[in-house]
Amino acid sequence: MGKCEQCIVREFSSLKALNKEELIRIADCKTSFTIKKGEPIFEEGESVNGIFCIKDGVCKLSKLSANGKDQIVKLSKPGELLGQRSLISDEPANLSAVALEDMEVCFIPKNEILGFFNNNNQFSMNVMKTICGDLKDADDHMVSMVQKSVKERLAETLLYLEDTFGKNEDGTLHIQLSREELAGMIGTATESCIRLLSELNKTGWIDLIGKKIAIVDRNKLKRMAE
Amino acid sequence: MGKCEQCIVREFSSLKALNKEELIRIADCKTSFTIKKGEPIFEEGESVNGIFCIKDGVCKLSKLSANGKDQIVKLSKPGELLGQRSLISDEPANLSAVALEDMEVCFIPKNEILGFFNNNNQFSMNVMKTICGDLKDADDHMVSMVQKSVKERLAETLLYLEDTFGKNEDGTLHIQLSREELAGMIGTATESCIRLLSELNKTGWIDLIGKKIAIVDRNKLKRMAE
DNA sequence: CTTAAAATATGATAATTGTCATACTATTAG
DNA sequence: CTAATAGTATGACAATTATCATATTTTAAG
Repeated sequence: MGKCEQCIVREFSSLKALNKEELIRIADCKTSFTIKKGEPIFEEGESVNGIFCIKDGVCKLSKLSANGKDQIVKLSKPGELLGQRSLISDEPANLSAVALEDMEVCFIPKNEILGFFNNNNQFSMNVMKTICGDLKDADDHMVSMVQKSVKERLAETLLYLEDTFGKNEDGTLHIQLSREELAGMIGTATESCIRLLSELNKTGWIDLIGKKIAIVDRNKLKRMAE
Repeated sequence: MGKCEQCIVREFSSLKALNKEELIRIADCKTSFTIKKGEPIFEEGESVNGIFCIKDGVCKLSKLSANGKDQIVKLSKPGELLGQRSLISDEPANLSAVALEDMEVCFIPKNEILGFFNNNNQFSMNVMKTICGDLKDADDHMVSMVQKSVKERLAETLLYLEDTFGKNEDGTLHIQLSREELAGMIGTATESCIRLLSELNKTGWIDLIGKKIAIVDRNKLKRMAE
């Protein structure tokens, strides 16, 4: 079992407020997991009973809509915590978390975290700020999704993916999403997503290299996303 | 200046965790406002420097989208607090708050609230839970907005309005929204909203009495909203 | 290596929704 | 009371997007 003191990703999350003693305590009670690409960390409706800290890999947080489509609400990357909202609200998970690549995550039980809430004010404040940030993002995201066309949302999403997860040497997006998942992010039918991608490919603003996508003309995409 | 101790709406917000002494303190530093229908409480981008407690009346929280349309994100009613997120994130308001009817609100300055965060754990926890609830609602709302058709969103919204704000003796929705505002809630063009309303009127599922709307067949609407 | 299954791609078509024009109605200012 | 203005309503049309059908390509399984 690794020591949390030496874990770098901790520095990027609310956990950075924990002191040496507290870190030793969670190192002692945490459990580490390896999650294979495509596997769930937890599912919508499940009781989580703790929080997950992402050590490596990216996952999607999604929700099944009434018509059976999987809407991706957010992507989470190393350093981020999962399950904070459920823990505070004392409710089952509202979203499913599924690995988009092989992942390493640590699980810290609920009781331990609740202890920190009571004793470490800075930690509470960090968690609050994170959730407030998520709320702002969610509101902003909602307005974009509702008011923009599918084409604008696609452009916006491609730029977001490059900015957030970077690109490979060949210029393709580092994060690997299927066309169906990309459609799930922008909230459209898979066929529509594919169609718009080939359109962007023809105009030369992006490059389709097999299943991979490379952004060629950032500025054109930016203007398109408005 | 009214005494917060005797204010009933306080019981419905995070402020219910405050003790007698704390209530006297905010009664002393709070300011009360009357806001006329159509007037803003604060605007997107403005620094708020405190929180507003809604004593009476309903307001809309909205955000201007890139294409210049006003997307309504949430409606708030008596007992709810406004500006909590901005205060915690220490950021300007992300949304505009505009009165939908004549309102009475109290303003409590930032410093006072920050003091409670440090000294009253239950209060902090209440605020956190409220924000977590808002985050869940925002995620759920986003999925509905993206995955449902305009017609489904309209049905859903009408039911929400009746459930949340009640109806008058003649059966019309108590809350008064213009067609443009209703369109802003469901994220569509005003004309589309009007067209669907008259369609529902013709099928007899709702009644249009002047500008007012009455739900006639809840079940049909419910099935429509899916 | 071969076959089955899944993912990607494209066409045809229908349904949904937005936009612009215009008419009607209610509200407000003078 | 009357005119002006804002809000509501409807038609015509265009643009967007979903759906279904069907290739084509890639991946996985035997």
